[in-house]
Amino acid sequence: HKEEKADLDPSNPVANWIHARSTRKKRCPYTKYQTLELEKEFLFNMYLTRDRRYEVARVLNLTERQVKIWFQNRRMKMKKMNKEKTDKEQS
Amino acid sequence: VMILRSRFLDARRKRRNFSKQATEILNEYFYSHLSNPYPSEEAKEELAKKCSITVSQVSNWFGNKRIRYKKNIGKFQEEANLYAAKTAVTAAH
DNA sequence: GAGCTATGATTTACGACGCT
DNA sequence: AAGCGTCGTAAATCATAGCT
Repeated sequence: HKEEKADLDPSNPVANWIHARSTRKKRCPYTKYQTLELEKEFLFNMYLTRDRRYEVARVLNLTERQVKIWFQNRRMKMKKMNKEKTDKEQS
Repeated sequence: VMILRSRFLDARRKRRNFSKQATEILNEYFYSHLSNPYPSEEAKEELAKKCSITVSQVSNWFGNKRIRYKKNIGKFQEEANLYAAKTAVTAAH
């Protein structure tokens, strides 16, 4: 029943904002080589098969989860770039 | 050639700071919604229009602002007071 | 102009929620 | 009903703008 004073302090607006979970892995930038290989794979196919994901992860020394998420993020990036391009095509 | 290529690809990182008026508008929204500074998609579009920037840029601005404000509230105290006073004046006509 | 910080953009990593 | 999809975001990092 003991309340967390910091989270209830009305003078601290940050208290109500979304918090990252403490278990979150720290972001670690990928090497030039890793990124280049991932981009090559993405050029070949935007969506990974399970086998492909396993291979890419093994070769680049990343986890399958990291590769999966990289592709998800990469697709979002492509979507954003396409949107910017089509938005520009108005006059 | 590689250098020129990489420079071309990094050219999207060329930027200019937003205009003073745009920053004013964004800060006004941020500090008047300090308990929940997450504009909806519609609000972002309106802000983008008023600031003459893109919706993505509005999202970037709020993302940066939230994390930097949270990281050092003290540093932004003066700014917060300024905009609080400004919106108080606006509300009082 | 070098060094510094402010600032806008991009990159990892996830939670929430959807679809199959 | 597990598993991968998108969407919005946090947090770290990058690259440069623009002061001092």
